[in-house]
Amino acid sequence: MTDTASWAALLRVHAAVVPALDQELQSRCGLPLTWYDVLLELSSAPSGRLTMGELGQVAVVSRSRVSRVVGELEAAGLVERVVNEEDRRSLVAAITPAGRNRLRRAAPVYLSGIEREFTRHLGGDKDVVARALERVLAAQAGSKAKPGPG
Amino acid sequence: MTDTASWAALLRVHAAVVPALDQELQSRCGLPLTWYDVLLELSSAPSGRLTMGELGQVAVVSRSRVSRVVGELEAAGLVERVVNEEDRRSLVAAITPAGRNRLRRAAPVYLSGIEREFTRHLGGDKDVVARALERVLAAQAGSKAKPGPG
DNA sequence: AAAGATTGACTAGTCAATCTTC
DNA sequence: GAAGATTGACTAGTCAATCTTT
Repeated sequence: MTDTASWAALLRVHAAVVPALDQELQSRCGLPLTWYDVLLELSSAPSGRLTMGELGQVAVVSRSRVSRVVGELEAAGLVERVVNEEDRRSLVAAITPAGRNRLRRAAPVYLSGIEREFTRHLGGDKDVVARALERVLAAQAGSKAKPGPG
Repeated sequence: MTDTASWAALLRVHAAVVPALDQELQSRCGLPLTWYDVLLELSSAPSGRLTMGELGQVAVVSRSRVSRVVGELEAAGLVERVVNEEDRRSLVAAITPAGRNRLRRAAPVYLSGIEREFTRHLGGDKDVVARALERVLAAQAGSKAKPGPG
């Protein structure tokens, strides 16, 4: 087991599984993974709304991509975008009932895809893997917030 | 720990770490991650040469992308592309001395980046994570090779 | 003048059509 | 006619310039 085996495996798993799930979601639910990502974050936010900036923080899709994706979702009637009355510089994206519906229909497809293509094969190591990867994220977040003495 | 925590964490780690390593490699060595990927596979092949198809199999970068990347590498003098005498339909890409040199200079930068951004945080779970992710890959490869009875 | 957000222009990556060899 | 590979046309994603509000 070399030093980079875990990293190489992560890259390959991502390259193999993401396109598979994306295609399945798209063909069976008419929903690309980026839409799912954004709708899920909105639906799990209290009252189903977040500013574009907040959405960029929590979603996997990058901040720079969020404007485009929300634009697409708005055109599809799954999200509404309104000015934030607390700070009129910013906009809040709010999931619509149609958006919640679409997400609800897509969820089982995505979840079972994740299980079939990924989680199932982790077996008893699932939680160890999750916690280990979350430590990587915590370190990233920390180094961004405060690039202090390394 | 939900059922999808490990998957969500993998997506986020990828989204955070890949751009960081790519930028570092590019700014310090003038080498995008895709170039590194291809050069590494060629350099570790016996005699430093693979057909384009083989390269598409082993590299992380997709088969459809390989032609473009090898074209760029050839223009930069890091790879040569010659017809395969055993089967004149196919081309073999061969890493040049300049390519090996560039890879040799980039390797420590990439390896230390992986350690700093990723492996370090896995701690004692490093090998468990590697083996778990490799099981996912093995399953993928299997289901592609023979999509038989599930 | 700084923060939030969008948009036009650019780069990376994919897909289908094509070309050559088997 | 199928396999290996490239390429033009398209889609996804990024970056810098811009606009509005604070």
